[in-house]
Amino acid sequence: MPHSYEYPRPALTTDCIIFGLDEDDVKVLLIKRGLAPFKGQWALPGGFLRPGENPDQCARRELAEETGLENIYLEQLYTFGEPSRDPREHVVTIAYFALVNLLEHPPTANTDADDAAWFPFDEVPKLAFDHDKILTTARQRLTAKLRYTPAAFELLPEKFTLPELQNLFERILATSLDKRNFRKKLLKLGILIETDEVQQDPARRAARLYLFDRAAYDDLSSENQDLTLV
Amino acid sequence: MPHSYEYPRPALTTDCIIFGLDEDDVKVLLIKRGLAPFKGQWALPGGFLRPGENPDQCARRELAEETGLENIYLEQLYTFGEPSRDPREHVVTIAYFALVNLLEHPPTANTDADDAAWFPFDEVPKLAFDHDKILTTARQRLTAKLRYTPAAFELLPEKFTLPELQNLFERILATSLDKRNFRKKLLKLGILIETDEVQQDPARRAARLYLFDRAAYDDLSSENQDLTLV
DNA sequence: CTTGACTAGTGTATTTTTAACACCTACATT
DNA sequence: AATGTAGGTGTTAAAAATACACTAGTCAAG
Repeated sequence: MPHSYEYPRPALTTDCIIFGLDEDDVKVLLIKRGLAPFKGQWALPGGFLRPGENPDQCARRELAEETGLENIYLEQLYTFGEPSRDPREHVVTIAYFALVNLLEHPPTANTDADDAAWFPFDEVPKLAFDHDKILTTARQRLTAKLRYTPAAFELLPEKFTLPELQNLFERILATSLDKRNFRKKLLKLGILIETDEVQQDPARRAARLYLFDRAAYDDLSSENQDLTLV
Repeated sequence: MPHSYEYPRPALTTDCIIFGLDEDDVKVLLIKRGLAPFKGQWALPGGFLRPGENPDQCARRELAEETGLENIYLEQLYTFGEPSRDPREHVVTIAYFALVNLLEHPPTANTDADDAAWFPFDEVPKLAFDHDKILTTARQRLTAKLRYTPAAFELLPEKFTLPELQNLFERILATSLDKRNFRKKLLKLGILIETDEVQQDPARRAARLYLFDRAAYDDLSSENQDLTLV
C-alpha cells in the first residue's frame, strides 16, 4: 500500500452515460463488469481518476478503454457521492454524458470490460451500484438538452428532412407531435435553411432536405430569444 | 500517515458559493484563509470531504464551521478537477451554491477561518485557487435558477409580500415587470398561500403577506408543469 | 381634519402562442 | 390502373402573454 495520506480520502471515479440513436431506438451504452463488485452485471462505463488527470480526460480515457468510443463531446452531468453507493468503500463519481449518432459510432470491440453493448431504454437491465439513479438523472438532462439546445442537429446528417427531425424528437422525448404544428413552429423560428434537394432513393415520396442554420441560431440565442424547439 | 491505499487518490473537497441579497446589492460570502496555501487571501468557504460523508452534508458542515451559516438550501453547481487548481496536489472540488437573505443571515463569527464577510460583486478581490472561475460559473447559473426554480423564496422571509417578491426579481434579473401581470401569473400558479396578515409598521399602506407553498410547487414540478416564475 | 404623497391593489382588451384537427399529393409497388 | 405509404398543407378555437390607468389605504404635513 504505497500511497499514504494524513487524512482518509474517498476514492474518485468518472462514469459515462452515452446515449445513441439509430433508426429504431434511443439506446444507452453499457458494459458488463469483469471484476467484483457486481461482476458479470451491466454498468455504466467508467473508472478511477488518476491523480494529475483532468476528470474530463479520465471520462474520455475510460470510455475508450472499455468501449472503443473516441472523440465525442462529453458534458459533465452531476457528481454522485452517497457513501453507500459502492459496497467496498466510499466512492464518489463524476458522471458525464453524451449523445451520439449510432450509425457513426457502431458497437465496437473493447479491452477492459467483458462486454459492451447498446441497450434500448426499455431493455436496460438492473445496473450495478447506483447506476440506475445516474441513468435516470441523465435521461432527464437529455430531454432538457434536446428541447432547449440545438443538440438534435448533432444527431442528424448535415442535410435532413422535417419528418426525420420530428421523428427524432418524438423518440427521445417519448411523445408524439402534431406534424403540422411541428413544421409550423420549426420553420417560423428561422433556424432552418430550405434546400432545393430531396431525399434520394426512398421507396416512397421523397421529402425535402433542410440545413441547420447555426449562425441564425446563435444570433437568436445571443438576443435571449426563447429557443424552445418543441 | 495512517491512511494508505493501493492506488494514489486525488483529494476531494466541497466549496460553497453563497449569494446574499440585501437592500442594495447581490453579495457573495467569502472567507479569509487562515492556513497555507493562499493564507490571508479571500476564498470560497469549503473544505475536505470525510469518507462516509455525503458531499451535500460536507458542504453544509464546512459552511457552518467557517461562516456560521446553517440550514440553507444548497444546490450542486459543478465539479472542478483541473490538476493544477491547487498548488499542493491534485484536489477535486464539488462546488455548491445557494441564495440567502442577508437580513436573516448577517455576517457571523466563525471558527475555522480568520474572517468571513459579504462582498458586493464589484468589490470581490482576487480569490485563492480557481475560485474566480468557480464564482463566474455560479453567477451565470444564478439568473437561470431564479427564473426556473423556487430559489427566490429562499431570499425572502417566510412571510413576504408580492411587491417584495416582484422587487426581488426585478433587481436580480435587472428588468422591470408589470405589477398586475406579475401578480396574476404568480397567484395563478397556485404556489402561494395567502395569509390574513399584513406587514407591520410600514410608513405606508401595509401589503398582504403570503407563504410559499413548497408542497404545491413540488407537485406541479413532478407533473412536468412549466414553472417559469417570470 | 383636510390635503398630499406614497405604495397596494385591481380588470379589461389586444395580441400572440398553442392546440386540435382532415385531406390531398407524390411516388413506388403490384 | 389501382393501391399503399409517407410527405405536405390551413383554419379555427383556446389559452397565455402583454399593454395599460385608476382607486384604496395609510401616514405626515399643513
